[in-house]
Amino acid sequence: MLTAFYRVYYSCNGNQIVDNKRIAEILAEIGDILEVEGKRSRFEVLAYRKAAATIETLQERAEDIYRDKGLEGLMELQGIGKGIAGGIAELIDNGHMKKYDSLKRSFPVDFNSLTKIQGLGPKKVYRLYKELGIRDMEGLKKAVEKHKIRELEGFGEKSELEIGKGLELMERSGGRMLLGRALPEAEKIIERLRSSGIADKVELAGSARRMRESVGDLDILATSDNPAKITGLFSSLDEVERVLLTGPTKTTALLKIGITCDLRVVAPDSFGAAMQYFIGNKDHNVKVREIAIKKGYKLNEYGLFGRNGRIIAAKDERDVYEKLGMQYMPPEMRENRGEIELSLKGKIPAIIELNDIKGDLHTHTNHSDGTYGISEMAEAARKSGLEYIGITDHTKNERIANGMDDSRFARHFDEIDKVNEGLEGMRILKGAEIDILKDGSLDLKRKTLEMMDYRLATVHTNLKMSRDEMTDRIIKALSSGYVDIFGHPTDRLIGRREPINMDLERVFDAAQENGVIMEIDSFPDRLDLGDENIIKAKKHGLSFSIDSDSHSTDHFSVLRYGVGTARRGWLSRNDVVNALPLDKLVKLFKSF
DNA sequence: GCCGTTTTCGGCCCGACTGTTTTCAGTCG
Repeated sequence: MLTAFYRVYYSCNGNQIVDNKRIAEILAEIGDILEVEGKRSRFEVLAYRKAAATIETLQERAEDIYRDKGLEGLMELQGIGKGIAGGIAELIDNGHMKKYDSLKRSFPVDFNSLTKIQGLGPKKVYRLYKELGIRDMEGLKKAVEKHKIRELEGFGEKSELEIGKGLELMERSGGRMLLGRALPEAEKIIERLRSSGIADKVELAGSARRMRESVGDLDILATSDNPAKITGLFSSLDEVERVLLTGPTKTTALLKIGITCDLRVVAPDSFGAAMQYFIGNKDHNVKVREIAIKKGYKLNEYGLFGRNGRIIAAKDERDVYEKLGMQYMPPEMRENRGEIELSLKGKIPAIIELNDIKGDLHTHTNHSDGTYGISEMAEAARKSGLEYIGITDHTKNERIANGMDDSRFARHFDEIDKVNEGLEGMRILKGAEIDILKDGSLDLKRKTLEMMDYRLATVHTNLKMSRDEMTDRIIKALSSGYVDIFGHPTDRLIGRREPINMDLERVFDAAQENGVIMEIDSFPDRLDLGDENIIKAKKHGLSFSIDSDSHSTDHFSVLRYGVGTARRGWLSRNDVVNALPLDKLVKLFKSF
């Protein structure tokens, strides 16, 4: 029975692989069990949860870190010290962690799934287990259907109904939602609230404001002297399925798209403090509040207060940070990844903005799997404010995407030349999204590669190779002298496909040696490279290209997600090649 | 259990809302 608690995979070379998700689940579950046991300090519980959160958002595999740098490597991670690092190592080495096994023997309950349900935390889950024997979602569902839960002391009929609805929602959405789906919905709601004229200010907050690739909920902040009115309007919006809870300052609604949305209303005088409070992630906020305490202040969503309760700053967010001796920083940076230390020193970098993007180096036409022709794509790009695009249709290995062979590419380039002749205020570059084949060779002849202005290479097939084979395959391609940009480098699909297994450090080194630019693919389910890997790649001295991977004329709008991700990776305009004007950009490409 | 421009020991953020309560624990962000 016990082994069933682990999802242990075996890679091609026979080594065990425990993925980050499972490690995070185990750490979180240890936290939950320690909490209900009540024998340890609540800070130990917090420590496990914090470590779980770190592993869950990690873009590199913990196993790779451990294999490359040992325990020390794990201990460099936020909130992971000797003890937890040892536990993770145990898990990777043996597929088991003694501490977890023994806790789980006493509490054979699926805390991870059950606590995901709105309103159920570890303590209630424990009581459901203790009194009704509920161990998992299936058991909970049955108990709800048989109305067992309302009989429990402290639960009641309303709790049972809420749990039932929570179960339903979990089955429908499964938790997080891509930013690319959630953000436009949030913007619609914000627009409605703003145009009503009831609110003073309405702003997006939370993880969507920080442009996280996926979000668990949406947070909207409004200032108004009449909270009831704005809350009422929010509750009645078409986008709202039903209101989950509502009070004088906070209302939570389930949206029809299957995600919850919080509306917080504060007085106009508290706007800045509330923005500070609701935008940063948890760790960022905890640290900022600790800085406040050290200065003898108290910081909450209503303001920064002195010892006597006197207001020091509240209306203006910048002012709140500055009164704490900190430099203001953009929302995308507020993740406690070192920005607080930089801020205290006044060294927050100027990061890239959407307006800085001058062109797009990854687009498709109907010559392969795009929907529109060359001139239509160019025109759409011009309308989006771009000055140039590179067209990068697929190569023949991508049969399913109507990939082109060498002779088709020759005709394709002729056509681009013709379209270019008639264009004003827009220039089309000749490129291709070239498959890196299984053996690391490129899917076109040299002659064809040399006809292009630049070359973007990607991995699409044979994704399940061993780490070493995959790393060698990619390095061979990047070192060929024919790759200018490495497209969607990890080939992950957020929530659907894991990143390919490769040694990113070695790949980054090879890219640096061969002058290969890293792509940030802006498509909402890719965002590849992701924020953490961008930070790493930048440390290797690499440059980036933020591309749309457009397959249609309306896809240029996704560039905002790529730019958001780049901002989360602290990139400046100088790090991004397509922030350059065309004449400077083309000098970076290989010439033959 | 983690962490360190006040510390290797002694700290560890803060408030809102709900249900089932008679003053609060649990949950959430």
